Amino acid sequence: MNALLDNLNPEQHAAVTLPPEPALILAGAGSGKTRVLTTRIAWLIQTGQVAPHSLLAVTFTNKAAKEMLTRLSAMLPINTRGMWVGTFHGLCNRLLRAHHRDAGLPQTFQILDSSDQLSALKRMLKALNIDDEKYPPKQLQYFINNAKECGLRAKDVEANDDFNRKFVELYALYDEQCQREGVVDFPELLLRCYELLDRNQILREHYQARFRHILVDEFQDTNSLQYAWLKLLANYGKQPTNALFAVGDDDQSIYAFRGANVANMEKFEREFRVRHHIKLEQNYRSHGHILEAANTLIRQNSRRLGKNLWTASGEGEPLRVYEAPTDMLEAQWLVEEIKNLIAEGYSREEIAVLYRSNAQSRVLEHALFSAMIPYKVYGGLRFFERAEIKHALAYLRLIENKDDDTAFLRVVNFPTRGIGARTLEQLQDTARTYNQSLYASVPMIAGKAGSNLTAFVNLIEQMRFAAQGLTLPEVIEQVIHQSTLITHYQNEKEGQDRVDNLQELVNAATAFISEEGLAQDTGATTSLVLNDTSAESAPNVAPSTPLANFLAHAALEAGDNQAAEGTPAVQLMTVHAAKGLEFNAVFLTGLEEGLFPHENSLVELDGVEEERRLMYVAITRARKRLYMSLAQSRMLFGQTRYSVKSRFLEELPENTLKWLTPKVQALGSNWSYGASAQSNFGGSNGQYGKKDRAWDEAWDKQDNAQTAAASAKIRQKQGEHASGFRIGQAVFHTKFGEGVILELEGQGADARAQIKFRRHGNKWLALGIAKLTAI
DNA sequence: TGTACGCCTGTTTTT
DNA sequence: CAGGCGTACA
Repeated sequence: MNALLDNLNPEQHAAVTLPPEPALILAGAGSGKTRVLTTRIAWLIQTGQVAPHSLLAVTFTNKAAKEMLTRLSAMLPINTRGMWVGTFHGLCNRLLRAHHRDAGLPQTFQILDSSDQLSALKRMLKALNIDDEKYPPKQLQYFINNAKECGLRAKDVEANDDFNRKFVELYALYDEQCQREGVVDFPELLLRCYELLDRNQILREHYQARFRHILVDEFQDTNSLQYAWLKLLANYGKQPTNALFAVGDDDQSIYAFRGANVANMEKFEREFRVRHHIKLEQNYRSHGHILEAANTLIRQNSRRLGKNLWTASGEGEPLRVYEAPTDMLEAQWLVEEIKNLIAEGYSREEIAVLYRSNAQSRVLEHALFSAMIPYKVYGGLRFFERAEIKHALAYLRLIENKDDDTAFLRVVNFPTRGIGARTLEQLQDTARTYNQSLYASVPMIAGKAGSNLTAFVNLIEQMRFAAQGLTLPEVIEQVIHQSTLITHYQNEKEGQDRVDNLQELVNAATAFISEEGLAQDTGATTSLVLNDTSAESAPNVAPSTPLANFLAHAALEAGDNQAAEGTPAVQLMTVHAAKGLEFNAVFLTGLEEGLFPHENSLVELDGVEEERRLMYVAITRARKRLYMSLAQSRMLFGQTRYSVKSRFLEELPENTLKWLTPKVQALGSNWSYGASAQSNFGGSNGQYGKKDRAWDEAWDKQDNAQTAAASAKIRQKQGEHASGFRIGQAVFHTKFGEGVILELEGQGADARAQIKFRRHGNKWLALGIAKLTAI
């Protein structure tokens, strides 16, 4: 028999060997989802049903794509390089590069990441003299991306009021600006690629004929545009339909807030008339109690596709629950337990500390630091997002594409070369008048300002010239020196890290070149489209340069959040970041109402259900041991907040839990030991910085007086305002939509409310004037 | 051109 | 409380 299929359970086996027809695999947490996906690919190839380049596999993250390729090459003796395995964005980029002319893009189009996009929008609003208080750039960005993710161009968006009409108008102008500059934002990669295939029959039919098998990971996370894209490639509606093999778990859909649409699973079943449904319900990860708790919890959600995980391993240990009086004591308890775990033989990297929001990590870090337990926090700035790296990349982008105004503005005066705000204003005016890029407008500026600008342009030209015949790492080396970026940071007090990072960029380029197997020469002559052109039988395939590929790589894969480090460390991260990972021991902290479920979710449509799925994801990360904890009071935004335990704790079956503290009712009757909530983390070892001491002091201030005051405030806030509204109430406004009342003040005609609107931010509105309805 | 101060905000995040 | 951002000023 086929060795690939050894050791698969019956459902996994069935999924792997399904006939080439649409299929939906409902894969529970820890049920071997990635294994099924990769084994199916290997099986399809090995049995000769599909050639490696005729198969498309899509994931959401680069990490998942890499994992798939690694496993694949371990299963099959094939070169995975030419395979179409990647993220939606990565694959779309590849198609757009190959067919840039048909897509209406310059060969050298650059990719804007979210922050580049935001600065492009700010720049546009400024140029148009638009009040960014009235039309906040962030909101505009959200509006545009949202529209694009629904597959809508500006002309397709319906606007019912002046505000939205303005946004639509700005959306159109923004797209024009991007086109002029030869740049493409993230959602544009997808939309542009969709439109390319939709409009170009020859290309569409070529790729439809080619990708007989399309496999999608984390299908529950797809948005509308991604679904439409898949539908197009699967040749939906015609015969024959390509085999779309979708793997997902509706219970792990935790990204609705960024446009993911779980309904795509049902839509897929319906529209593709899916006949093959397979549920992977055997969990190979967690012990029985952990799984039982997760199952019981998720059963509270309505509208599930329905699935119940089971395990062949025993019940295991109960879930330990701890209720601490304060967040500091919660952290301290956690440290003690971690010490015990380590003493029991758990290694540090097998212990994860999870929390709902990043702000919670501070107090935990502080406690771990004091106890000298090595830890690593995930999240935060990533390599390619660092300012110095973005500066270096901006020079490279200008070498590649002179019209990239975002890159131009980023470095035209960095390091400073006497080009001030008024010069740039003048330049931007000229550019607008002649409808051309800033770079192209430089020769039209006269005087001293003009000569400074010319010097900058000459520098770029010189770099471009020198780049010919150099390898990519050599080009970068040249750029960071000639631009004087290196010298600039060397002269800065705290600049050494940045200098190191710039050097690291050169290394990253070297690694990139060898990984991709790209030609060593940056010349735009014969180098390859990512990997093999030989298999690219598509019409009009354009070549691409290593520099272009590297820049795309930098934008599409921002790199690790934190540099790798030697010592094994306890892992700290948000629950979102933990998705897809597993640990022997997991601490799930901050299980308080308002924090988890997050208070903002309470007023969102299906918000609590998404939070519950998040809790489900959190629980199912644990293999052997799960701790859950909460704090009755917590320092948040410089204020002490008091909360009751999370409803999710109440939803877990009592028989799976072991309370380490007496089960109490929290706030009020039991608040007697708050006074003893003193910090004993004081800066004893002298290693703390200013910040640490400030925290200590802040914490030490907690006392009964504050407790009483805060409790009173909570009671007052919960009371009803004379207007009939109350804090925390969900309201609807005809113009701003849904929101929540944050503050209420004044009486009668002066009564005002501060409302946090979902789409329009915080606003103070006069209750006598604004038409607010309670919802 | 750089710094200082004051205001505001404060979930989750990949590409 | 604290970091980010934007304006005002030297």
